[in-house]
Amino acid sequence: MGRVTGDGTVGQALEVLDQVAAFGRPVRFSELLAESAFPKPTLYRFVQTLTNQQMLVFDPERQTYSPGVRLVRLAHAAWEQSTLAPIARTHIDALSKAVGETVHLAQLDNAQVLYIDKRNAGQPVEMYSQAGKIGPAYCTGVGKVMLAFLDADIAETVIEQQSFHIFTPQTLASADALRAELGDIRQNGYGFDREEHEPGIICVAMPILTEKGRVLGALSVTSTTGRTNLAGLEAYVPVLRKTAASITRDAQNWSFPDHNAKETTGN
Amino acid sequence: MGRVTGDGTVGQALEVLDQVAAFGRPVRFSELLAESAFPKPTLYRFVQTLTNQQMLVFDPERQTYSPGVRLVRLAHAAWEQSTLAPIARTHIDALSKAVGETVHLAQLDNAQVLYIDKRNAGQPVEMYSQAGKIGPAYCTGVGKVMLAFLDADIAETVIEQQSFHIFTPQTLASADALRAELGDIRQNGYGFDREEHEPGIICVAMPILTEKGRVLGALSVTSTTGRTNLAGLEAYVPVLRKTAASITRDAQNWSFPDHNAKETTGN
DNA sequence: TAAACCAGTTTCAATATTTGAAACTTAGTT
DNA sequence: AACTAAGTTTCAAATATTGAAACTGGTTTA
Repeated sequence: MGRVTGDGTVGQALEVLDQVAAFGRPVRFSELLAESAFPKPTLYRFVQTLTNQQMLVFDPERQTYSPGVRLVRLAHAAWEQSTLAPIARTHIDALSKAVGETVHLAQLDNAQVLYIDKRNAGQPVEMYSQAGKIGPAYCTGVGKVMLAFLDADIAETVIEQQSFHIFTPQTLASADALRAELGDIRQNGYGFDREEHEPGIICVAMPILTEKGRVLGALSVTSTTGRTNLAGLEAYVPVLRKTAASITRDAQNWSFPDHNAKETTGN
Repeated sequence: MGRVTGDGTVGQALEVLDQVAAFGRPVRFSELLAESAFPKPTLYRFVQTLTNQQMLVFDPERQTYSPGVRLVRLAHAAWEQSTLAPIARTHIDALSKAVGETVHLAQLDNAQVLYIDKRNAGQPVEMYSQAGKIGPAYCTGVGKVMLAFLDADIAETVIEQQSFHIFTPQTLASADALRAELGDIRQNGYGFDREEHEPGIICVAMPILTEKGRVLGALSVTSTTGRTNLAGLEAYVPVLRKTAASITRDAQNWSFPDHNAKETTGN
């Protein structure tokens, strides 16, 4: 019974929910079935149950399922209570105003970067457009900076889970290349994205650590090669450092759950 | 049939998840137990399972549970696929720029208003990130405007679920007062919030309907009595109407799931 | 110091739920 | 009319869930 899922019926139902979400578009039952490990009636019942529970919505016209609105409601609570966002809010407002560029706040979720909040340069804030979005850890500024300050053994586990898909000519293509880069980042205390994920897009990133050095999240200032260059971004390092320190201070007596604990469960 | 929950083990686990989210703060096991209908070991296992699944996070220091990050990830998919937000995005950007005031986009979720998106115009952000936040239907501009254009029988069901809690001297305090107001809104095609929810806060709201007249959501422009008055807000009605019409047009061949269908399930 | 107390955790037989092969129902082809 | 594919239902067998009771470990009370 080598299954990784565990957690009985509930775990399996949530696996189905993830699968639907992963499609990124409304999906037919048969499409799910084709990819699913579950037999037809089992999958069918899970999908029914999740739909009843509003975790999925069914479009009767197109006969498709999508993630349901109940999730949006629940996520708001998660965002407010279990992420850095509420603490960091005022600080990244100030940072965004100071630098006049797009600012990101991210945390590590499993082996991926989860964008928690964002400020768009100039214009009014376009919330949730990025919040909740996930990205690769090995080729984004925030991702690498968080990896660099993780405990060595945990970092190694995460590194092994990276896909090393090559997005641009600059993308780090191997675990070794990444390990070398992480060493540099540890030395400097901050890192860059040198068009590794998208051509023309560059950023400086700064980790947010507790006083004991545990990784809480990361900040970044993003721009384009058209507007500036790495040296230009490096000029933001002092403000970034100050902002990260402020968030650390505010997070201090907030006692965060450890998203990257050594043991998954005591049990 | 009698049970509202239904849906076996999965439904029960999700009930627990909702309960944790409803607390709005990290919560102890014993606090949950006190409010829960489940016996101790049963609740205990649900909480364990949900934590393993990252639907909850456990803070070992404070021994508390909060909604987990996995929800934020899932919600992003829900927001992108099952709400008006992606379609409305560019239109509310434009609206926000045109009116220079805070703009809200909302949908109806059960008997509540679910804020889907928001633009904070001009000034320092007061109340941040409304996306995912819920509010009462009977005393908000967007809520009343959506109720007004619901099918009569569905509207009645929703009205019966309102709490009619009195927030301000202007709050509509009864179903009858609300029904009268909804009549007016149907006549005008739009509605106001006359400091019914918060003193000093007023808004104009416009429903977003399909061509057949089904309610998709609502838009509003919010301001304060210090800055303007109802007559001032009414001046935005033409832009609002135009924006709503644009969203309707774009939503046309998008074929939305009906969040307020007559039948809950065929079964 | 012992005794009572409380929050959280584990046990285990009784019980209810879930499981999935197979059969069935539509609806759309050929 | 026969064939096909997608979705739905059935039902006995297999399994997971249930919860009273008992246990742990820590804190307060007598």
